[in-house]
Amino acid sequence: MRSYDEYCAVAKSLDLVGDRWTLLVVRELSQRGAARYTDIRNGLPGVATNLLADRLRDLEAAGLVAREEAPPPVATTLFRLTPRGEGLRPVLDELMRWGLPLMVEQKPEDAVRSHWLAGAVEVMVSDRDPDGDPVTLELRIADEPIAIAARNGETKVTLGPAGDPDAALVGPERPILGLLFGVVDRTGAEAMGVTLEGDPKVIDRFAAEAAAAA
Amino acid sequence: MRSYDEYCAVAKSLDLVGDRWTLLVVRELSQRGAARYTDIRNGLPGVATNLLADRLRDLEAAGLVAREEAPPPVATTLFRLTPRGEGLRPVLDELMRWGLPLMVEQKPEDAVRSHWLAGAVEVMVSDRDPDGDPVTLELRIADEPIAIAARNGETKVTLGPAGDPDAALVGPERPILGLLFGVVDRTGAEAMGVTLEGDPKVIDRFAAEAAAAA
DNA sequence: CAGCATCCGCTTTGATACTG
DNA sequence: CAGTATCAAAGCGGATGCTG
Repeated sequence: MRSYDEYCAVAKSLDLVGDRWTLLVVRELSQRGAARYTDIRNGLPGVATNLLADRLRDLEAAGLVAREEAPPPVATTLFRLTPRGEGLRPVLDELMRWGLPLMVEQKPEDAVRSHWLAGAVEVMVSDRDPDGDPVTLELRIADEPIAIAARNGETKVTLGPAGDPDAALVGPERPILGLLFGVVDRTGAEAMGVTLEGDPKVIDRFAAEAAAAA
Repeated sequence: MRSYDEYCAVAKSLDLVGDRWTLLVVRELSQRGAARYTDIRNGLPGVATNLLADRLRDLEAAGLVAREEAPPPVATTLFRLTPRGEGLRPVLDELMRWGLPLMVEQKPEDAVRSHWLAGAVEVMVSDRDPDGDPVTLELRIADEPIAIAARNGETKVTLGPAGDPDAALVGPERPILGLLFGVVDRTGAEAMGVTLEGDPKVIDRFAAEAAAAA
């Protein structure tokens, strides 16, 4: 991208990460840690393969991404954020927070990946009963389940199946997120195809009070 | 901009503000409040006028900017962020924080505006002596002076001349920022063309301890 | 198969000129 | 002042081909 040629911190940031796809590449690496080219590509449906190669080169030149040759058994190139690249996490978090209300709209052509949703869940849910027993909720959603655990007022969101969850939500992602974020109640979510397995009270442990989603 | 077509909060945010120039338009409105087309343009040197018109239209359509017809004596169109647009402030702040280390480099072709620098100063300085008497420092810099006031541990950064400042820094912006941000000391800044008027102790009141600027 | 590079048509951007 | 009009150049998207 052509530089803005402004002596301004925001403009200089955008000189480095303002290109199309660039911040999404950072999002992928931030979520995945070390990742292969092909995995990154899978997390960015629609990206032209030459563009991804370009962006990775640019990010490497800017010192935000490092490439390492993994020895066998991996035997391939791994891409990883440098500490400076990790520093973009707060930017991504704020962008995500700001964009959450936009997720009430889901276009038919929107691709879905569980690891994208995990970030949204992470910033939105909290343990509403810190004194309660530890519980685990599994979301069976998109391409991979998401496990949400509450324990002593702390929540932990992880990709992959939860071992022996207390409850599970199965169905389309939009009403499941809507239920967790408090924009729809349980009967409403069920009407939209969500099935609850296990203990219904677990939902209330996580569900936020109605967030003002535009 | 073409949509990323991802059901992801970050991608949906970028669908709205990821276009070239868009976030800088928001930066201008965030800093200035209501502004005329010409003023915005002046804060975005190098923007093509048709692009600015496009961006303002897009932002209006997205509900982030409102346009109001001001009655005489202004008698012109004013652009202003909506509350939803103001919500991008944390995103801009984090981008600015992340970009601050990049300002150790200033290209000869970089344009400079005081209101860009004011934001950087605002996130960087703090009152290091909350029990001290109120003091005011003026930066005579770029196109407009910047006033920094400390009082009871609070700092306030405003555009425009300070009334009767206790000290003033005059000279090129890079070493002045470097001095305030702690990447260069006073003799170093003076060697780079900075002149100090008034009480030298005022500088220490604001100057951060050496920030780890890359 | 993973990790690109090349080619080509299309869209977006930049620079300048012009207008109500 | 607040834009629109025009056009060349750059960037992007999609397909395909190459290389270890």
